[in-house]
Parts: sequence; C-alpha cells; structure tokens
Amino acid sequence: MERRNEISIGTLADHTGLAVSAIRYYETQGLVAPERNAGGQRRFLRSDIRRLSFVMIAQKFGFTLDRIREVLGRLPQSRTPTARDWTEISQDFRAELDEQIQALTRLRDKLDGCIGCGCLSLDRCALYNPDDVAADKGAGPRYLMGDEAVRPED
Amino acid sequence: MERRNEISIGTLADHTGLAVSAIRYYETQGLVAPERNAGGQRRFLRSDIRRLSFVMIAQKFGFTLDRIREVLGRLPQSRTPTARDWTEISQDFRAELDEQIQALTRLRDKLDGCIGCGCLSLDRCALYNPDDVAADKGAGPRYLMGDEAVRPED
DNA sequence: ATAATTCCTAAAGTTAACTTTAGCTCAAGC
DNA sequence: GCTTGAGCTAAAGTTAACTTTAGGAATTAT
Repeated sequence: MERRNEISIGTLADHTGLAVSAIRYYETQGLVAPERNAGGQRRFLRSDIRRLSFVMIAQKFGFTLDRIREVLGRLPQSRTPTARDWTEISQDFRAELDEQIQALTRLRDKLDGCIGCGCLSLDRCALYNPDDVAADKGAGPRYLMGDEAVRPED
Repeated sequence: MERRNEISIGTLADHTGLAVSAIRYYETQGLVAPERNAGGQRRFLRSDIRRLSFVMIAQKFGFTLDRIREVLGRLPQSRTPTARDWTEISQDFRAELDEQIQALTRLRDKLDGCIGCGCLSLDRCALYNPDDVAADKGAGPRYLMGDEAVRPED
C-alpha cells in the first residue's frame, strides 16, 4: 500500500479514531467535503485527518458542530491548509475559550454570594441576571428564575 | 389568596420562571416529589421554589439533571431544608465547578502547545490523552484522536 | 474468479431535556 | 350552576450528534 494523497473513509476513521458513520455524518454537516471515485466511494485528502482532529478537539472544548463549521470556514478553500493556517484559526478559537472560562469563573464567584449564603433571594440575586455562559445547548427557551423573591423563611 | 404552604404547579411555575411542562418533567426525573390533593392535582411546598431554583442554577453551570438529582439527594428528606443545608450542598457543588474550570484551563494550555503550533502531531500531542473535561454529553463512545501521527507535510 | 471486506444510501433508533397535542377532569369566578 | 381557566395523562415531536439496520454495490485478497 503506497502513500497516496487520496484516502478511503475507513483509513480516515483509523487515523482519527472516529467511527465511519460519524465521518459520514460530518459530511452531511459540511465539516468535510470528500470527492467520489468512479465507483461512487468517498475519497478524502490526507489533510482531512488534521481537519477532523481539529473538529474533535473543538468538540472536547464544548463547541457545537455548527460553531466548528463556522470556524473551519475561515480556512482557505483554494489550497490545502498550511500549519500557519491552523495556527491562525486556533488562535481565534483560543480567544473564545478564554472568554468561556472567564464567564464560568464569574458565574462561580456569583454563586458564592448567592446560593453560597443560603439566601437564594431572587430580588437581589446576582444569578438572576441571565448573562454570560452561552451554554444554551438544550432545546427550547431557558430562563434563569422568575421575578418573584423567595422569602427567607421558605 | 392567603399564603398557604401548599402551592399549585402554576404558582410554582410563576415563581421559578419554569414552564409547567418542565416542572412535570422534573417530577418524572425525581427532582421534585409533590403530593396530590383530593382531585389528583399536584401540591408542592413553598420550599420547592428554592429547590427548583437550585436546579436551574446548577443547569446553568452545565450539570446534567442526573447529576443534580444526586446532589439534591444529600439534602435531608425528613424536614424542609434550611439555609444551612443549601449552603452545604452549594459548597460541594462549587468544588466540582472549580475542578471543571481547572480542567478546561489545563486543556486550553495544552492547545497552545499542540494545535497552537500547527503541528497537530498525535504522537507527542498533549491533547491525545483523553483526560479531564468530562464533557461527554453526546451519545455513544467518543475518542480523542487515534494513534497514528499526522506527518508535518499533511 | 470468487470470497471476504469495505463502502453506499436511506431510514429509523438513541439520549437529554423538554414542548406540543389531544382529550378530559378540576376548580374558581360570577 | 355553569363557563372558563388550570390541571391531568399519555403519546408524539424536537434538537444535537451520532449509531444501527437493511439491502445492495464496489474493492481487495487469495
């Protein structure tokens, strides 16, 4: 087996640790765009190994596939991405990560003054404010507490 | 309308900002356990307002309902939880949060040395190690990259 | 040349955390 | 005392991120 630049979905799966079905799914989500050979089978580029590795890492940080697709969109389409290209998008990525960590940290600090004191008083509750932490991963609307206070004796 | 200790699901919804359907769902998940009146309608305690507020805050931090149920299990069942009870479980909670933040921070630092440099070399990649960040929220097994290296020219 | 792999598509299933719908029953107001 | 607003249950629908299944077709190995 020589080292061609075109690899099959199975080979890509072996190299990334992803399931074949997951790679097909990623294609439907626009995260990779393989060509097809005469027989209709997918042919990926070796550089897709790195591309999917990036996807996996980004997921590990909690990014959604939609968001990852956006970030990958910043890579040049006309040529195979270079190490420098990857460095650049990784930096944007890192900036978002830093924000996320900070938001989580701010929220934790609020916890100390709010649940931490046992009051859970929603009037003056710092947690009432539905700010930060875009961790809106579930479906449907998500409030954080209403506008009525819990009295101390509750 | 006097201030009874038993409240309806609608009142609880108003006080917490949750949808009535969400509260019913939380009951199926064992997060609240209301009694029933003669007509079969749910009767909650006022202290359930705080209980569900806690659930909402915990969710904002990314905890799953399963995990939250476990944490709530540490509250005394024999009596209405006091402010002190809430403080105590909030502290355990905060400890877990601190860990989460640290895991995320460690992962971010590894990113600098790995994707950051554009290498994405899986042999020596710090991100290869499937440690930390139990952000395993999806279904099915989730690896982080296989055991084959991406050559620099890829 | 044939058997064993690998790949393909389309559709349905899975989990979490809910919402929506349908068809009824209770409770509250006038 | 009846209308209307709450509540109830059971079942089906929703989103994300995949997996599983079914039934073929293309490759690869022997």
